Amino acid sequence: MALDHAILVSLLEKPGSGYELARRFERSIGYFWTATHQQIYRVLKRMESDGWIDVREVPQQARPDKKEYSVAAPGRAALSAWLHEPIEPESVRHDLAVKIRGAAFDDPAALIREVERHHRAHTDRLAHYLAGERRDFTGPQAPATPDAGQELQHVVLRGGIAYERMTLAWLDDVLATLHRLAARHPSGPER
Amino acid sequence: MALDHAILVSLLEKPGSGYELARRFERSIGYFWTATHQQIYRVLKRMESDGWIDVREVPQQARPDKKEYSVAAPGRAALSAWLHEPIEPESVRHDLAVKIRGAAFDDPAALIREVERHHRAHTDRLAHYLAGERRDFTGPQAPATPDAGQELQHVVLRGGIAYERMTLAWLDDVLATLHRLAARHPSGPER
DNA sequence: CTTGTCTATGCAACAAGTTGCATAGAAGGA
DNA sequence: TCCTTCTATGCAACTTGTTGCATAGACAAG
Repeated sequence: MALDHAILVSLLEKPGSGYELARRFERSIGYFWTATHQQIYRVLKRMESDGWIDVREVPQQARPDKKEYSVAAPGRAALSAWLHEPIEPESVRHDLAVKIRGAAFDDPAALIREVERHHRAHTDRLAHYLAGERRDFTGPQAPATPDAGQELQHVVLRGGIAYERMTLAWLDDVLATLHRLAARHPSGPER
Repeated sequence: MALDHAILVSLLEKPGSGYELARRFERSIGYFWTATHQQIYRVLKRMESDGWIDVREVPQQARPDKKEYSVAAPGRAALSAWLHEPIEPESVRHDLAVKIRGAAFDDPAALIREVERHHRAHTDRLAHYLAGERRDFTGPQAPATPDAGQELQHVVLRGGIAYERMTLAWLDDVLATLHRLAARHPSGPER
């Protein structure tokens, strides 16, 4: 279960509250791991009762108080143990591919708008990643000599960028295929 | 829940038993959706009791009898309804990326073997996909004028191939980064 | 002045996925 | 002969992930 470990890594990079973690998962961490705030609060609670993380109540004015979590020694040990054990290469779950193969039994042309929508979403993500890369790694504000942590964050971000570019190229391929099929059978399903 | 729909698509492409479906999920369908046999049997049972699929007992000699499932009209209608409603762009869960960012708090060099292992696994997958592509789409045995179903299966397979190639290139990038960091700090963690 | 958004945390119920185990006959190798 | 593998189906327990809802003060827009 890697959500625990993703949270530990994020807290090591910078301590924070459940709410802040949820926002990181929407942004920077979101390009390799997703989690909702309910999941995060539940895991934080469990890790706290297991002594993996420490809590500090932080009173705030003009907004609710928060609990700031940071990694304790046992949490760090657990993360280290996980880092040293092998994991399975990730398995994919791609709904859109199911839809594309399913379109053979429906109307391929009806999928065009859906694929275009995904294309736009991935274009936006790519732009977001590239902006983050310029801000943190390649722009004028970036550190001249990045440390190991920054190098590793950058290589993960490059992975996200490569993924989005690959996906956009593939979606172009999918759209071309769907247009070809729509031209072949002007309307209606195949079989 | 797209496992239902993935199974329906597979059964429309060719009726089969739970066991056969499990094998398809290990092979061709596996590059965009994974499922274990337990999951598949459970879903088949539910879809049968909902009238989405029909069963036919097939006696066999020299091996256990099997239940062959095929899609019934309500199942086809359910699939069609799903095909026409929009879905969210997929969310990623990449354990290896968590490990890479976590390596900043451990020993980056210790990750090299793990990344190499993943590289080999993805090389194997790519070879497997390419063999499938030659066999079904680009080789001498391939149909001269593929129908819509084959065109769509091919474009999904091209997506799998593109994904593996992208991943291999990224893993090379990761390895180069880890070697650079290992050379910088000959041994031990960063912080 | 009401509605909506942002910060902040959390419960409860449900759906989906994982892991371990069980059965059982046939075929093939040590 | 025993052990393993392949075909074939399934239960039970457990862990994860999702969805809906609840609370609550501050602030901004209409």
